[in-house]
Amino acid sequence: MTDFATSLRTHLAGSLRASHVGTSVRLGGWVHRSRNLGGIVFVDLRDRDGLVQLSFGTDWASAEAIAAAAAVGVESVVQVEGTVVLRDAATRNSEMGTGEIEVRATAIRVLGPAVTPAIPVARGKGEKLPAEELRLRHRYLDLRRPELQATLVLRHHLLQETRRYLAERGYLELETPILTKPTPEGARDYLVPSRVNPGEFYALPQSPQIYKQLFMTCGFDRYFQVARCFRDEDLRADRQPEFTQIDIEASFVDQEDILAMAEGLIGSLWRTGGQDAPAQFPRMTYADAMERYGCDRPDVRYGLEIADYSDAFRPLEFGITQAALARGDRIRGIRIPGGAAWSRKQVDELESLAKGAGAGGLLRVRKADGKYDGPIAKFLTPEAEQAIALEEGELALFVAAADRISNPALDRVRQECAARLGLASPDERRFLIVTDFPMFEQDPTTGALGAVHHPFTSPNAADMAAFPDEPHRWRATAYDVVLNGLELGGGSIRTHDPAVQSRMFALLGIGDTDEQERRFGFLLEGLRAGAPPHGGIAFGFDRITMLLAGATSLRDVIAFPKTTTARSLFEGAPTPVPPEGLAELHIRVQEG
RNA sequence: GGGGGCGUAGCUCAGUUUGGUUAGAGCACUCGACUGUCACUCGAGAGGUCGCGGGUUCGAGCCCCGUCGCUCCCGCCA
Repeated sequence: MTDFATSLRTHLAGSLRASHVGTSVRLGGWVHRSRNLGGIVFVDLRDRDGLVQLSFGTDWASAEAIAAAAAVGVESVVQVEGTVVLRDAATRNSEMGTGEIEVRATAIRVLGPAVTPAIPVARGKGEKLPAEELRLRHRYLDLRRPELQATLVLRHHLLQETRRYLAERGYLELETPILTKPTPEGARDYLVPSRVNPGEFYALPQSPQIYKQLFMTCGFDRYFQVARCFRDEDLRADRQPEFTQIDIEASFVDQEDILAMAEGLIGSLWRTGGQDAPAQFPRMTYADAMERYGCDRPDVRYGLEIADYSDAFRPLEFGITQAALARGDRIRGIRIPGGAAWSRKQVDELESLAKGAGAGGLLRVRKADGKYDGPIAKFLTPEAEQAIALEEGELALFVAAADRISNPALDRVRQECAARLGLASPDERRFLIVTDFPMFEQDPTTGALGAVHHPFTSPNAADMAAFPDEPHRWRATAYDVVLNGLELGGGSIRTHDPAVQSRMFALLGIGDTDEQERRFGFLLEGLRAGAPPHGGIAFGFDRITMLLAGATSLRDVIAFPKTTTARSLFEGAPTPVPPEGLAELHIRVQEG
């Protein structure tokens, strides 16, 4: 147990217990709240460990000390001397960790007087938090709240566990540059001008991807880093412009080696956060996930799986489905137990969600009182009813479209239905590993290929051999770790053959070898110099912390976060710089 | 880039529906009373550019237009 005693104090205030009764203590901390009853003054003293009640009574404290205690303002920093005493049974406070005792204070010294706080640190029961804008503006006060302190302490423990787990397994914590090379693909880069190289710019890293692969070519074999990453894209509640990844790479591995390590790491982090996790996570292929859930990171806490009803519709004289089937599309849908009771309006709301996701509409039929009912019921033959096979009280919703359309639409509808029916238990944790992502995605209009994961991912060797001229059919050796429909992290086995890597660049539209060398030469050179097979994974550390802290915003697990316009309200960044500063960097700001 | 929500005292919010005298409450703050409270209690007081700008009107916190900030979502982003 750490001893927090220093020259100025003997104990942490929040750590005092009945076992300290009789001890003379000197404490330092913040005035959380005080109660002045006239002849006796109570002060709740706060530090990182919690609260303790100080009492200033005439029987043990001087009139000066009592007056000083009565006068000190909340959030002031004080140093206090006194004795730990057991409280009378009637005055114990079971809501405080220190509630069995109090400190009979004999002296108080104000070390850091505080102006009246702009936002309250101590809140009454049921009192709401101040507006987030004010919490960010006055972050020096907001971070004093025990809830945020507990979150940052948890973040610390998760970081330490990450380091312990990986270091114990031979992973070396290696650092990579913050000033790096701009990368035109992927997210927008944050650029940093170079003073000594006029007109040239560094970029802040979107991830240390290439550097960690170079570590592998150098033989460092197992690497990890708690890496700060930067992406200049629009923000969300779960997206900050700078964020932290647990970045991992290893050599002489295949997918299973990485996934076994990832399962172990995630499990130990969840246990650190006070929650259990299974030793192994179920696997699901990307194709299976898309077919059954319409989504590459399905929430498998509930069913409502998508099924293919094309065969049931094929014989029907029903224009919409006939047209879809004639185009080669499918009729896919989900069945919702209890959904037959939903009103027309409620189902219309589902349809508008589906339309928002790109579908033309939802075909609906339900079974109530033993009969099929709804707009398309009259087209259903007895054979079709038998094929669809609804149970009493079920509602079925279909999308007649290409999978590219029906997947996102049915995913959205499925999630909303689960929310309505309360199917996703907040206490349940269903980890999942999704494998066999496609290597490329094809732009529906131009037909151009883009990397689903990133250009350094190794294609599935069997697919390359089987369809050498059909790269859009290749799967990648890429995988994601998913929890309850949220992506925790993802990775891949990389291409370590420079010729294959060069071909991948060409397939992605960078066919010119000079351009390849200019943009990715430092990777290709490393691969040509003798590279081992390697692969890795990266986890979103902020999101993991958010989940384990029970927070709903990344801003609550980052000490000094940015707003949705990428501003820091506390320190006030970004900010204009004087013309001299710009001139030195050879930069001119354009108006408008 | 687009759409929604919010903006009234230091903080949390009423008041805006249907424009009308001097804009209210709780907490915090200041002063006073109180010897066992723990959201102490009680009394008194101070505290307002109703985000900002413009417009309509005899009159605007309230209606209209614009704008700024925060936030949620789409696009974007692995």
